[in-house]
Amino acid sequence: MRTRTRHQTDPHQAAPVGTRERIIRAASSLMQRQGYDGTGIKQISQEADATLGSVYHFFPGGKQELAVAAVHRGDEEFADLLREILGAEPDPAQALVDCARSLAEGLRESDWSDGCPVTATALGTAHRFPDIQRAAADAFARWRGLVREHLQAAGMAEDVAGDLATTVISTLEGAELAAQVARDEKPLLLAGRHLAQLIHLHQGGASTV
Amino acid sequence: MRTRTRHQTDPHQAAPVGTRERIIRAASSLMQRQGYDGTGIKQISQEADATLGSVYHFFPGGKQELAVAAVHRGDEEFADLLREILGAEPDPAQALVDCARSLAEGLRESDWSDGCPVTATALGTAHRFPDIQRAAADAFARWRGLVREHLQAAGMAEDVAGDLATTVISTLEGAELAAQVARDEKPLLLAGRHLAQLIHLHQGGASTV
DNA sequence: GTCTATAGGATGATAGAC
DNA sequence: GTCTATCATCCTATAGAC
Repeated sequence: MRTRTRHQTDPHQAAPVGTRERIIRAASSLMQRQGYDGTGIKQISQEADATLGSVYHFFPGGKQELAVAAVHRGDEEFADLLREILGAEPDPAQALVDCARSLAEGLRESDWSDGCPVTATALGTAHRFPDIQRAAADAFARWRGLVREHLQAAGMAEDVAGDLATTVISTLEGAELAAQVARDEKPLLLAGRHLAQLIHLHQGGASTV
Repeated sequence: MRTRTRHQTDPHQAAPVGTRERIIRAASSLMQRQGYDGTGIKQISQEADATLGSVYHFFPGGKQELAVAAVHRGDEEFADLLREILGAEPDPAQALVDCARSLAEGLRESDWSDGCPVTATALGTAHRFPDIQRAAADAFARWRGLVREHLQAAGMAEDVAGDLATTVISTLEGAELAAQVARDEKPLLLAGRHLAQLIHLHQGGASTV
């Protein structure tokens, strides 16, 4: 067994964070705002308080490998947010309203600059770097799975829930994009409300239009 | 009055196209696939069969001004597509199904590389270059307006139609993104179907679930 | 593991002849 | 309007000392 001084993959920032972790966080954060090509490795190393040598020590694959790690991190972060919100609200319709509101808050608090980390990194690189495309596809699939499970838990059939979950992720993603571009949270709030109506419709309940 | 030899802004490529027009097309096409930072001016000039001097002659503002022109072009192109599809199908629900299918075809035919031109160019640059952000916001607003008008023409109240149109654009945008990342047209086809259901719900008609 | 220095190439933009 | 040459800067990645 190692000495394990740190590196225990603490859930959120406990005192000292390993260099590798800091690099991943910096890469994910910067690529979320500036995209893959808009983010330099030098900038990442500075933001992470690491030297260029350390970056290439932990990520010999260079920028491409860093981007894959950043996408994975974004994947996990949004999955955690989804689990937290869905876990707190058994009614899937209301849970999606909460989810949209949460995304809107994050956007507004960052002055409309922190959108979906996966999208920003994968857009424009997907067809050049298959690894990044695959990581992004995995992220979308995982999020879809979380939503599908929640819909099934509320009594929906698997195939219907799966189809709806796909559209839920698409709509949240697109609404976050629209909100970011318009610098206005309205698209996200409307998306939450309309998704809730769509869920109600498929639950066979009375609609709340 | 000028001699107007060409430059009549021909709807689609009629024989000789002006240099300025070729540059805009190249910029729009390349940034659609590679984003703003992933596209070089030299690459644009080569794709446009123009010299670097010509590019800076027509666009003294450099890359930023080129990006604004590219976003405007993408705006117009998608607006034309929307007008064409909505004009051919009076039923808004069916029109949206057609629209989603059309987007899916474009994606598949380009091997999942030609997504939304506006999104790819604006994402990651919006908070750095206000001009680009504004052009992208204008595009989204225009598309939303076209959908809203079509919903109103089908008898829907203005405020309801406006809210729905916002979500329609968000969902189409997000589904195109999801389809691109997954290299699968399913997210778009499901989005079309679900949007149609949402429209039906707000028309008070019997749902076709 | 960390650091500095640097190679080798691409970038946005400009100058000035034609 | 078009072209070529070039500047100054930035980039990814590597080498090698510590």
